[in-house]
Amino acid sequence: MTVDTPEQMFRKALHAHGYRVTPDRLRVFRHLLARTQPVAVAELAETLAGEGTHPVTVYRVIDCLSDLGVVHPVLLGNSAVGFELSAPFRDHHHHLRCRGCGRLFDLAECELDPVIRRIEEVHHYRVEAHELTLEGLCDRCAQKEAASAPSSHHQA
Amino acid sequence: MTVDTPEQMFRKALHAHGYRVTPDRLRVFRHLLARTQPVAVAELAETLAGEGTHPVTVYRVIDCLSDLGVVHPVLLGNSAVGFELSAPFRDHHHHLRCRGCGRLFDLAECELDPVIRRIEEVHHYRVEAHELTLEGLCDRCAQKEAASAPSSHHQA
DNA sequence: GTTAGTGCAAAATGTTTGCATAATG
DNA sequence: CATTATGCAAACATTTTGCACTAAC
Repeated sequence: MTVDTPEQMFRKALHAHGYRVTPDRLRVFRHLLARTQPVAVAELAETLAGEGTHPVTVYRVIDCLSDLGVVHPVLLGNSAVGFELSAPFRDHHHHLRCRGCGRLFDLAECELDPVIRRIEEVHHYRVEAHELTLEGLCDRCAQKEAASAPSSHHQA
Repeated sequence: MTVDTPEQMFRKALHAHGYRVTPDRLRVFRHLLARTQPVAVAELAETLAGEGTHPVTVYRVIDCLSDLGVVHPVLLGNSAVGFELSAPFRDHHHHLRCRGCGRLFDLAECELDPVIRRIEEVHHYRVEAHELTLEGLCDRCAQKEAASAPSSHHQA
């Protein structure tokens, strides 16, 4: 057997939950697949309006994808929320939000499994997903700040 | 010297940033201090309206507190955002959101420092704060689900 | 053919802004 | 007393809803 493409997996996920495969849902999915950054729904609605998807439909499709677990919410800079694809549609990753330039960086590595397994044991929780967001300075902004300020303090 | 009370620290933080100490700001701060869970601004506005703080003022006060770093945003269940006090007004902690009952649990322990230090080294980032949210089942809901479903799969 | 999804218009909700008044430092 | 914060009203943006129509299965 060959591996399913993301879109095939998406179609199966829709079927599995009794949702129908529609052009609008595919369009939203493909758009998210092509994006590297999380999108606010309002922005997504505005963008896709140009491609023929009604804004109201975008809201409904995002609800659908949330229900499927195909997307998950992420805190954007201004305490707004955006959405991005979840695993396995998108590699599991975390974020660093830079206080300097405001950009959101992806962190590919994730070494939280031992930490999470410990939490599960201590609390008898079952952890199915997790999200880590770091706030601080990206490499470039950290350099700038180091150049202007002589000494700096650390706190994580 | 004695240790400042949270409110004294808050007053100093206001001063330090050129903000004035006002009854409304104190009221919002005290309310947050008394709460155990993050609040959506709209809910906070509604609640404090009963205590004489105008809703519009609540929005402005939250902006102020965000600017000070006294509060930070947290993703609530329905992909809405809430705010809660940051350290040192509130002990550093993380959250587990339960898929079963929808409640948000605090996780007192945090063993992320080594993980974060590694990320800082690899990327040359400077990490100043971090937030971890787990999604899964609380102990009670995990038991219920274990009772109804024979075998279960794990994924973090 | 049955049921679910979409478009539209409109309502409900949430948030921001401009300006006059009140209060802080 | 100079400046910032608040209240109010209104603008603005965002999200939800009801219903007729269309499309998926």
